[in-house]
Amino acid sequence: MNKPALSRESVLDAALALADREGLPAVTVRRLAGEFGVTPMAMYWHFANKDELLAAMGQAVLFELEVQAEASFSELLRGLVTVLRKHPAAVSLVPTQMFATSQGLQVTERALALLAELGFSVGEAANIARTAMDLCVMLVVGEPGREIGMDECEREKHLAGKLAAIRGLSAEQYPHVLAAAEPLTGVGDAEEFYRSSVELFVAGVEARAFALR
Amino acid sequence: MNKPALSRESVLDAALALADREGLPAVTVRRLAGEFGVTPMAMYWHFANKDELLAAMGQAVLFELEVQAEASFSELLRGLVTVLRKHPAAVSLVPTQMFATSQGLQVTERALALLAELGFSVGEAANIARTAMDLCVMLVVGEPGREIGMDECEREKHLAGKLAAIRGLSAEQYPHVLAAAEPLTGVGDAEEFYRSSVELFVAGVEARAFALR
DNA sequence: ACCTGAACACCGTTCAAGT
DNA sequence: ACCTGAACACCGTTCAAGT
Repeated sequence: MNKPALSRESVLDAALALADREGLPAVTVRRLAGEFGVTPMAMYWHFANKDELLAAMGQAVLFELEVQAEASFSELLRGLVTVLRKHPAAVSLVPTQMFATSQGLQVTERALALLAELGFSVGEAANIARTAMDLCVMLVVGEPGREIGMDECEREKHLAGKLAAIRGLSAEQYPHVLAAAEPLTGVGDAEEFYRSSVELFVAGVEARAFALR
Repeated sequence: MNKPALSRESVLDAALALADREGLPAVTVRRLAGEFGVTPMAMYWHFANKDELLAAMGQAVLFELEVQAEASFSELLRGLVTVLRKHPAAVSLVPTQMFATSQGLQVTERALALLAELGFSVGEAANIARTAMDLCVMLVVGEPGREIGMDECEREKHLAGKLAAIRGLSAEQYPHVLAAAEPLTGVGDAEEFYRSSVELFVAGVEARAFALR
């Protein structure tokens, strides 16, 4: 439990780590101050207020993103997903910071360029690019069976409860839901889940582009 | 400002209305109690705690959903979107309540049935159905230019600021972003945005199903 | 069955003051 | 430049008590 010096960067690191450990609601001005052995008000030298802290956390997540100039659409999205998955609890802070960070602007730029090549209008391309990036966020935030802020044991109980609830359903009314109980409550292979979800979206984009001709 | 009697239902209505007016963070046990001219602790008779209140709000949103037995995949998603848009501020509470409500189970059941008909395995269908429903949530939550909890004037300023920020970007580095400044910051026609986003996803599902043969 | 009162341990934030 | 201290207006929640 070594305490690095208080600075914008060290606070941001601590905030992301805390979020990943105990969930975003655990990220509190007072709590962070406590971790640094410092008064809550010390934070207000480094951040105007908590909103600025949260915004900076969203930007910090995006900071690790590397956008290849020649990346394909699915490479772009997979790269984004990979970065987002490193800080699952902070991912919900990312969408608002997309245009506030050079990495976010770079993915957007590349995505728009690819969509223009495919023949989409500026407006269509903008909508698709936005939706694509929000999709990545959503996949990570909503990854089945990855509710954060609980330890392994607690999570298992929670998951077992959800499974049991579905198992108790009427087989006449919800046959498919019952048959899909496990894959609905927990994701089997996370890599496969992300890969195929991204591919599905890209397939839609390509099908739509083809229909434009 | 008439005060209906305090009850689970009336509290829920007030909570949804308050969320839509001022945003989800404004929904507070004490604030709601105040609206009913009652002590904060009175709430704890009707709800075990705030989490239960929020869960019930998510279910209440889903409550208005009507699932046609013969609905197509895109009809299903459009129906969901339509219901979600009625309470934009509470939409983020919906995903966890999908299997806790008969309406949520019905959309899921119908979606899984359609996906099975298209030839997807149980696991694939489950992933796609989940993603589809999360997509609907995400479209509403992330609708460009619809930041909630601010009045018309405030929203306009906020939007103008975002536009100005993009306009200040380097034209060499981000030509496509600059060209798409308006459609990226605000959605032109909301109906068109939702319709085409859903169609895009469905196109992906169909393209993928076709590839399975 | 339904609500109140007092109390507790938390929040974010301001403002003046210290070094 | 960077942090503290005291204070304010908020949170959710418990627990015993009232009607």
